[in-house]
Amino acid sequence: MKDIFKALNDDTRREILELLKKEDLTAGEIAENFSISKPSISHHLDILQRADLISGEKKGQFIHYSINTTILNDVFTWLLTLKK
Amino acid sequence: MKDIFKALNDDTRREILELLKKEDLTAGEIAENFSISKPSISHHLDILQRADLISGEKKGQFIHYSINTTILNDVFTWLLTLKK
DNA sequence: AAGTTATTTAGATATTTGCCTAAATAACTA
DNA sequence: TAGTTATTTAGGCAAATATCTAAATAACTT
Repeated sequence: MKDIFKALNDDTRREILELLKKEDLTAGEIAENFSISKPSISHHLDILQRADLISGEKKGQFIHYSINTTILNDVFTWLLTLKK
Repeated sequence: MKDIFKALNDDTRREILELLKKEDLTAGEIAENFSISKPSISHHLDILQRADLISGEKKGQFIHYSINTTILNDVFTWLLTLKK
């Protein structure tokens, strides 16, 4: 839960999730959408992956990333407990 | 949205929300539940309040805090868009 | 008015975070 | 095998964050 909230607490990472919602993308394609360096994007992808919000699969020299919405259920559940 | 995720990205603040879910509490009562200083708790309460996740009402020398779950709908909505 | 209690504000410090450039790794291509 | 492309890892720096103690504010009590 800690990792998920950490991952979600960043504009760039939330945007990455929105991009991956539409379609799977490679690390490079994701980076093209931002004005920050590729290593920085790589770092954000790592944080999202640690939180299990995305997963990457290596295909040749590319890594294809896709969103994993299942883990969001944990967030929903936690938030719902607050709503009593 | 930014402020909400920031507010939720901290163990202490999430615990404060869980405490306030059960009942309204004063700043001092909230602080009793943690081993960190009162000024630190006061700071966390400020962040939660800025995110509109809680609200405080002064009653004499006490400030009674209560949770505001309405704002959580924004989070739900955002998370749902990710689920397609 | 003086003292006590509840809470916040201010200022300092250590840790974490996000970004960068440079270097490393891995896979493709000629 | 040498060169190119895709991506990550490493190292460093500045800004943000969480914490603390001390001081300030506000309300109650005697």
